Amino acid sequence: MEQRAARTEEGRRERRDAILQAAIALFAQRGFAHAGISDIAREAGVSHGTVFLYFASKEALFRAAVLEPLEEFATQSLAIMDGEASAVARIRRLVRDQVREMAAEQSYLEVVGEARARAERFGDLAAEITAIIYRVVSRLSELVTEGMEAGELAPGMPDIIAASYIAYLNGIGLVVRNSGDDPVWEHLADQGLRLFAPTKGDASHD
Amino acid sequence: MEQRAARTEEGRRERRDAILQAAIALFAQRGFAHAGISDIAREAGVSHGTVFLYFASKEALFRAAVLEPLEEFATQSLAIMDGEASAVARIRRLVRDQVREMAAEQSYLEVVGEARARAERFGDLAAEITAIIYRVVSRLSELVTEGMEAGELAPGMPDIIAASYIAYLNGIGLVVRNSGDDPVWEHLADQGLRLFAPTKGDASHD
Amino acid sequence: MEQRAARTEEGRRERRDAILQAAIALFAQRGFAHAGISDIAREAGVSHGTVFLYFASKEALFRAAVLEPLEEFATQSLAIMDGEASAVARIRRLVRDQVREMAAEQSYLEVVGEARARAERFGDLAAEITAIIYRVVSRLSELVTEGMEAGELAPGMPDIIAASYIAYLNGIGLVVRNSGDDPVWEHLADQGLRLFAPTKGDASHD
Amino acid sequence: MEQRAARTEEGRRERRDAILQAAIALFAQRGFAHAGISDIAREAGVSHGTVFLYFASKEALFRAAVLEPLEEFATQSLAIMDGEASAVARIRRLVRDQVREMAAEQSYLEVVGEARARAERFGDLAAEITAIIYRVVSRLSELVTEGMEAGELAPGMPDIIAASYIAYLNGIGLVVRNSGDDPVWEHLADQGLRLFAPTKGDASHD
DNA sequence: GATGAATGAGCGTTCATTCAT
DNA sequence: GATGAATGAACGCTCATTCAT
Repeated sequence: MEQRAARTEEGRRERRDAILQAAIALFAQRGFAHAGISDIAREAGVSHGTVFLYFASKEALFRAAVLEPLEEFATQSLAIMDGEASAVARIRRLVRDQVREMAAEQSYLEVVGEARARAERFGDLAAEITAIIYRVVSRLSELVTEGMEAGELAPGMPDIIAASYIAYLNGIGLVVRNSGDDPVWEHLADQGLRLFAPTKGDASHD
Repeated sequence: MEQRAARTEEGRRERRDAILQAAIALFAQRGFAHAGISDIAREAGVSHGTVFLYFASKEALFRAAVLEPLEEFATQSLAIMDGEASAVARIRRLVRDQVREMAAEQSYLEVVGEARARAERFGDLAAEITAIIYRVVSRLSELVTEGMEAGELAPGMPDIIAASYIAYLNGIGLVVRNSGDDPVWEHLADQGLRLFAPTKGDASHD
Repeated sequence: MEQRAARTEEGRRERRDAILQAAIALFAQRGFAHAGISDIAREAGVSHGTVFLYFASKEALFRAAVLEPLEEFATQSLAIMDGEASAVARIRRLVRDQVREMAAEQSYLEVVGEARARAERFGDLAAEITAIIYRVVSRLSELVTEGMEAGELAPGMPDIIAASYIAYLNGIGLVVRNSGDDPVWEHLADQGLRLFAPTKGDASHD
Repeated sequence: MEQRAARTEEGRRERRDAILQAAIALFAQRGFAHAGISDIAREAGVSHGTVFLYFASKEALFRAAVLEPLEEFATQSLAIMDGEASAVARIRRLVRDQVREMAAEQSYLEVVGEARARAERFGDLAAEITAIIYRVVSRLSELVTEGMEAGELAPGMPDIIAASYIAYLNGIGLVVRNSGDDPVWEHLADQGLRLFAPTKGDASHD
């Protein structure tokens, strides 16, 4: 019954985005299998037939829902790590930024989690996620090395440290569950920092 | 065509266990929705009808797959924390134990993850999981307080520390992905310990 | 592979009706449990999925298959009884009409029979049927009273007479079994009339 | 756990009977499809496996549940009709007997009804039932002829009259539904008699 | 002979996907 | 381009039947 929009290139993009956002929300809430294309369509304000005009299949939609935000997240993280401050300062910013993000976007995290976990089913997708994360971890590892060399971080194994931090980040969603506006995330960010063992104490809040 | 066994009480338990283990593996690998009862049955070496002899429904099977190991895990963790050593020594043991366990049982972790994430669908179950975990976190928080009072841990907020550790533990599965016999978990345990900020340095390996 | 039709309101009704007719035929022939949705769908010329587009569940389909014709039947019967002729003339018309109908729709009768018989399973439905029939029996009872007062019917107990007639009507299906075009039903109608004991003899065939 | 009984021939018969009675009750209550072998077994106090020691299949059990009482009923009816009283007196006794029986055994009637209705599924069985009933109807028809010749019944078509009576008998179950100890059945018997149009008025209650 | 654990065919229902409108 | 009616594969679950004990 609504047939405006999507006449222009921009209209198309808006519609595509609406579908993608609805998909992320529902995939997170109910998981891939239980999030119906019809539900997503309704949430996005289109008919379920329309979804297939924008995405070839449910799986393609899932892939887009996972990869597009992840790429943005990676880009942002890399930008922070490529900044100009001292290694430890950049790590601090990174941790704060990411922890806040994870605390806020628990649901998106779920979607990625599902994609990674079901490697058997979402084969390529899981590999692509791993590749993107690897780029971030890898850069983080360099930064840690840098920090150790500068004496800003206690000596240790950079790869392990980076990995442990990623593990921590991933678990954040589970402990902040619905805490709303509490600034718990700030304390959690401080805790995250401990994994890097900065030599000057925990004081952060730059 | 095979229908021996399970005439004895022990036979029953074995069969039930086989199904439960198969269920954990497949729920982890494919998620609740995509793990078919038939697949689970095949994996367990029984017919799909047999599964319903031991579990009333797929949901009941899922519930058992989640709760039974979790309860065992909680019991074990509480036992360690109620030990006689110093607070920090008990925390060390706990961390090593749990990290090793999580590294080994990545797939089980996935199952719990799904149950918690889809609270809308697995309502009661998610609440029960939270309750069990709460018992552990709560006790851990006390132990941390004790450690701080004894000067074995740097001062801080016990609840936050306990929560951050749980978050970390939860993410472990994602970073060890099938690494098999590597003793990476030992390094990860050391990292986990950092979240508690023990005052005497990282050396653990009791 | 066929998917025309039903774009219009009328198309919808036709399709719905085709399914309903197929359902009545098969429910009668095989009973609720053994009439598969797929069989009904095939008989109606649609895929089994389509059935669920028109009826929420097998039970809903059964309910509609029972109640819709029954309501029509009741309406028609009440119209005859509210006519202007003498009481006995109206009863005659009613009996002829209903006996003919029952002789023709034996299979529909089976469906109602099953619904009434399995009250434990089709609780509400059985009650609704009883209510509809009660409306008819009740009106018939009044009409019988009227006929007795006018001396057109031998004296007796109106309720019992009405009930006995309903019992008779219900059994019709069993004795005409597929006799096709025989005018047996006319003789059976005359027999039915005897239950009312009209004072002027059996001659009917108005 | 109970393994007594059935050691003797008599034990066998008792067990067989218990199963048969339970089967009739449940087939009537829930229909062939929904009456589970296990329910019947439980009701009869045996294990479901045992049912198959006495009846080759569910269908065989159903057949026995239908035919055995029916044969007894036919035998009894024929005995009444072969009695020594006048034709009309014998008809009166028959009607009273059968109406009382039907009012009491509504549930058994259901089972026969199902068997007859689903001729497609219970092919032979439906035919056998028809044959048994035919013997009764046929004899009744002779009796009616006899009554007419003796001037005890108004002239008419004996076959139609007999058939209409059977139809009536069959519907009885539906109108007495759970009325318990009311003597409604006596009035219904009087009504049934009207189908035969006895020349001396309705007074029955011999 | 009696039991009940095990089996697997069969069915109701959901939902991604197609395509006529 | 957008819609939603139609399709049919897939899956959870039930239950008659078998057979080792």
